[in-house]
Amino acid sequence: MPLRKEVLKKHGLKITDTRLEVLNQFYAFNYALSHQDLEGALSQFDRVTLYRTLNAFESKGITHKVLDQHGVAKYALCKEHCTEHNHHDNHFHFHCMTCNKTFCLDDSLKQDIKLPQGFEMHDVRLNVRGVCVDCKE
Amino acid sequence: MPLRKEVLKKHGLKITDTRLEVLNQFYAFNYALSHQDLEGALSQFDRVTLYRTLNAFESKGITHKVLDQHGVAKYALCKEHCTEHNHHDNHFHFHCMTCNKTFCLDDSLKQDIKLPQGFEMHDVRLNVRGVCVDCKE
DNA sequence: TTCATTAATGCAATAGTGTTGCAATAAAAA
DNA sequence: TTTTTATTGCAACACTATTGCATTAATGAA
Repeated sequence: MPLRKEVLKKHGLKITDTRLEVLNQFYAFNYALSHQDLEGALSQFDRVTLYRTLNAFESKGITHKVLDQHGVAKYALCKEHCTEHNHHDNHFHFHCMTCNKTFCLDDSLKQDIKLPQGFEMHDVRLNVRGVCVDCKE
Repeated sequence: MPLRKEVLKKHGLKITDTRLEVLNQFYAFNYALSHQDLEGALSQFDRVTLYRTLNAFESKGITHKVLDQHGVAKYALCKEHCTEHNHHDNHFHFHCMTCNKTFCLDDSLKQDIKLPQGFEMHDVRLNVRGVCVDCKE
């Protein structure tokens, strides 16, 4: 559980109330948070500020973004040593079809992908849809 | 190149100008089409009608939907025998980071996915991002 | 072919997610 | 403490997508 201020400093962000509180949210949940999640929990901050905080965290390598099954952006803490110019979040994501939560999985891809002639791969995203343990009653 | 009217009949849809023209678009391109693509090509139809046509095609199993790298819905013809109650489009998709086109790949997943205890898998979606052959100049 | 039924269409309005511009404010450096 | 620079809040806007409803068109039966 790292000091919130240190996290911000390490990634070159100024220390502000918004950022500290948003960071707290990320440490408090084991699933990826959407803007809507944050807006609900932190109604004292403007919605635009929250969007900008999420963008700042992502571009500085504090969080990574994953689109859920409806195309909505969610963010989760990077586990590894991601920085502004080097994101490496190659793990899978799980989207619960019932509660709509998105979880990071530890698994990553071992299979080779065959592309058509001349196509160039940049990265691969694997998303599993299903029902999470809490929703499986 | 199946008869457009037969395709609609087979999937239990009434034959209308909109549907025939939209179907033509899908047969004319080798990449997935968005609502915006159709609106540009078929400006004689109302935008809501095009949305409803896309939804009808998807729910009847004529096309499948894939969200692109920005979360925007794109649709492509189902190659196999998809029906209203049985979609089986387990192939990968390729999203070009330059032209933003989405292509269906023939490849499908061979690897086992490890889920946390109690999680239940429904389906897996693998999306490759990169640069397509036309954009790689 | 015509009529009756049922579904599709067009238009207006609305919802949800996300961004931009700008003035006011706060954080960090000098 | 002052100066510099970045962040915040507000308003407005952009884009994707859906809903309600009256009108119109497609299909099946007479």
